[in-house]
Amino acid sequence: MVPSLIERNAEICYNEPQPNSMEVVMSHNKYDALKLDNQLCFPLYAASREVIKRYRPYLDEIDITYTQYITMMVFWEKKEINVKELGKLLFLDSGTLTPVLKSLEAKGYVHRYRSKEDERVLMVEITDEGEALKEKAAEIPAKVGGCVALKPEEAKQLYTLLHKVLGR
Amino acid sequence: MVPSLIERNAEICYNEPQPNSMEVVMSHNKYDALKLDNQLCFPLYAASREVIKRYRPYLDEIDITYTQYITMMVFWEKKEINVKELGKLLFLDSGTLTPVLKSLEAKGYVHRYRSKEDERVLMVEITDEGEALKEKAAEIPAKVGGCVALKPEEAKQLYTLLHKVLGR
DNA sequence: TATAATTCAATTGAACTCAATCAAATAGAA
DNA sequence: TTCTATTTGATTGAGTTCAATTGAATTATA
Repeated sequence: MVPSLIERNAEICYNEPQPNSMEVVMSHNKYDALKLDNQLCFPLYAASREVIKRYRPYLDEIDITYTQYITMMVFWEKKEINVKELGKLLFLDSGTLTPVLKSLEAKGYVHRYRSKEDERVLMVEITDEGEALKEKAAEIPAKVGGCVALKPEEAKQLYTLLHKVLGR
Repeated sequence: MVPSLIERNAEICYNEPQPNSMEVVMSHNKYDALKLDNQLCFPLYAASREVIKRYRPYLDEIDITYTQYITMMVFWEKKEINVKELGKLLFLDSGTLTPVLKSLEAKGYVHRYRSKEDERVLMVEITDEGEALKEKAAEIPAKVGGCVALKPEEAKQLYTLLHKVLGR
């Protein structure tokens, strides 16, 4: 049984490639790295969608999507932020955020306006209705938490590793 | 400094909730679990998109998308599969796969046809052009691997945790 | 003060994602 | 056989997602 490429650092490795990694890879089938089971990105992608799917029934109850939910999370902490800064926090660009923010504005949860100091900057602030939504959303994390089969220390490990991938 | 909710198992926990988790949560602000920094799903979602983004320049060279790439991975291993089974492997449903497979067929990499035994079943098989593409794709995992800042043992940990989330 | 470079959000276009629904085919029960 | 339930993929509609482009506004520079 050949050790999987993941163990041998094929897809994900130091920014500085390991000295011997290439030889090791070469000693096996050159297509091993293309096997779905040896991917790290694929389970990342699949797990992300699976977990988001578990939010849907609860988010449906308050009639927002997952993207709208994490956007509101920012406003529940910050009250006011511009689109660029919001994009940095959420790793999303304006092409994604513009329709999300317009939708949240249509629902009455945020208010969009141009900055007086720099009219290129679009400011977004939470409304009273947006603040009120926080109350309804407060139970969601606990409800979703019960559906994911990770022990607390595993969850913490995963959290740390993901932040490392995100360069934090 | 209050320990983060992640450490206290707020969002992600055993399927059987921990006996004392609720009290612990109650002893802090009830909105803590709504902070972006205390989310596990969010960095999962963000990291997934960030890593897929790193594939794009290499996938652009062979003119396929990430979804098409992981779909081809299945065919490089299996030669032939029906849509339902393919969906199980990729955690994707027919609404996503139908256009992906049509696009791959238009590029000449797969061939779609109805099963003789059961005409409801759509079979998809790889073509010679599809097999040839494997050659060009073979270098991609190593190229992308150099861009992710994880040590080999961390990558292995992450791999294991993600498969646990996926219920594998 | 002009002019150029930069910054910022919006828009556009292509592709993905999934819930819900539909239609066709099959399997199973009466 | 006839009726019903199930299986299967396709379709539809709403909402992302992002690269690339556009246009407005600001800042830096000559």
